[in-house]
Parts: sequence; structure tokens; C-alpha cells
Amino acid sequence: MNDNPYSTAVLAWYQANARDLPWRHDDASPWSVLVSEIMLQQTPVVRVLPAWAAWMERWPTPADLAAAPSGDAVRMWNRLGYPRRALNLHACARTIVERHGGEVPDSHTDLLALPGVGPYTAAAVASFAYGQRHAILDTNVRRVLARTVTGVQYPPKAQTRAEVALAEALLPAEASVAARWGVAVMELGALVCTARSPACGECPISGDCAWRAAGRPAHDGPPRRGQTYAGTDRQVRGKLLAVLRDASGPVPKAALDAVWDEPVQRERALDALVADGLVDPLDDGRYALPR
DNA sequence: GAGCCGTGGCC
DNA sequence: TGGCCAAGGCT
Repeated sequence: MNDNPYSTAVLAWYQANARDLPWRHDDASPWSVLVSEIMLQQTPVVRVLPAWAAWMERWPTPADLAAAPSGDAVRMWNRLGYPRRALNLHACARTIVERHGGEVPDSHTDLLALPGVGPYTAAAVASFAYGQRHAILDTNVRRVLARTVTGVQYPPKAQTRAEVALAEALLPAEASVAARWGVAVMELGALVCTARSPACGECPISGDCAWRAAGRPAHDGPPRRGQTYAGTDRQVRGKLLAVLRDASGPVPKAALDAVWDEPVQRERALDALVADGLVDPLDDGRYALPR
């Protein structure tokens, strides 16, 4: 009732093996937790660590970031990837100041309404920053549950209702325990039950794992992904934005044209950056990061 | 709901 | 080498 078959072992393992990440410290502010969660979307911890530290040093509160131009956030984001997240975080800061008195909201509903905050991030902030009871279902948890409970190597490509129901069913009743359970399962997936080479010998619940009991059968079915990058609009967008990030001010169009030969794709990528609010076309024909 | 959105490291 | 993967969200 207050427990699931794995919680005791997983919580004990976490107690002994959790990484010392700064956004997990007792004195970490809800804002610092939100910043970490946005940065960690599709981005490895090792690359987030220095970016998070620099960000928190420069903008310790939502009000600090809200007072800055959004272009400063894009430049500070540097090469973390998915730069719309920088814009989202800036918009979060302004919303938090205007609608929540400068404090990161603690309700899942209010969090979900913030730009760039989806079901996972809202649950993570409510749970990790505020100690609330929410099911945490990220790529790590999905993989752990797929193996342990369902007995398959990988979860389905798209998240299913069944996975949500399972995560909720496993949630310990007590809020503080549930919050530790969520981060503990994530950590287990990140450190032990990894995608490519799971360390079952170090897993606290390997004895209860359906996938291991079945002999660790390989994933069957269609290939899981096919995410090419070279030659895509994404690559062109990255090159264009890098020019603006590395410049101290507005740049002439020729500087942007120089990064990609094919004009149709180049213009399409630039237009998309402008539409996204990541690039500002000036009246004089030059381009700049937004104000 | 499938496709799109950056970047870098790893085997 | 290149496909795969990394604390997702939006359209």
C-alpha cells in the first residue's frame, strides 16, 4: 500500500549510490530545479552541469532573468542544443514574475502552463522541488519499468497510457517517499539500467526483473529510431544561430549566407529561426539575437 | 500522432 | 564510421 515491491531496495540503493548533483542539494531553490529540468531535456548531465552553474550565477532568481533580453538567454545557452529551451526559460521567468509573484509555482497545473514545461517537467519540479506526490515518467523510468515489469528491453517509442498507469500504481502513498522513489528510479536507469549496457550485476532489483528472468531478450520489431542530422534543417539552423551567438552584435546577412551553400534550405532555416523568435531581422537588413 | 527541434560522445 | 542515445515538448 505504502510501498511497491521494488521501493525498499531501490531507495536503499539510491541512498548509497546517488550522484551529488547541485540541483539536488537541500538548499537548491525551486527555480534552480526548474532550470536544471529544462536543461536536462534530451541533454546529458555532464553537459548540463557547467551550463547550470553559470546560469544560476548570472540569474539566481526568475526576476533576474526576466529583466534581461531574451537574446542574452539564447547566447548564454551556448551549445547546449535545442535553443528554443532558452527562450522558453526566459518566458517562464517573465510569467513567474508577472503571474506568480516571482516564485516558481508549486501546483502541477500552474507548472504545466509554463512554456516548455510538459507533463514530465511539471511533475519533476512539483516532486523534486516541492516534495509532492507525482508519477515521474522519463526515458530512464520508462526503460526500468519496461525491463523490470514488462520484461522487454526497451519501452515503446511513444509513451502509452499503460506506462502512465503503471508509474502511478507504483507510486508510494506518502508524498516524501514518493518523491524519493521518483528520483531514485530515474537514477537507477541513468547509472545501472542503461540503454546499451545494463549492469544487472549492480542492480538492486535484478532478482525481480522480468527481462533478466527471460534471459535479456533483444528488442524485436522495427528499429527504434532513425534520427539523421547531417544535411538537415536542424544542422543549418545550428550553424546560423552559432554565427549570431558568437558575434557581439548584429551581423550582415552575408555572414549568415556564408555558413550554408544551398540557398533554398538556408533561407528556410533562417525564416524558421525568425518565426521561432530566436533571430530578429533588423530594419537595416542585418540580423541579431532578440531583445 | 508522427515529425521536428541541437549537440556531442560513445562503441 | 555512423547510428544510437541523452531528466521532452510542441505542432
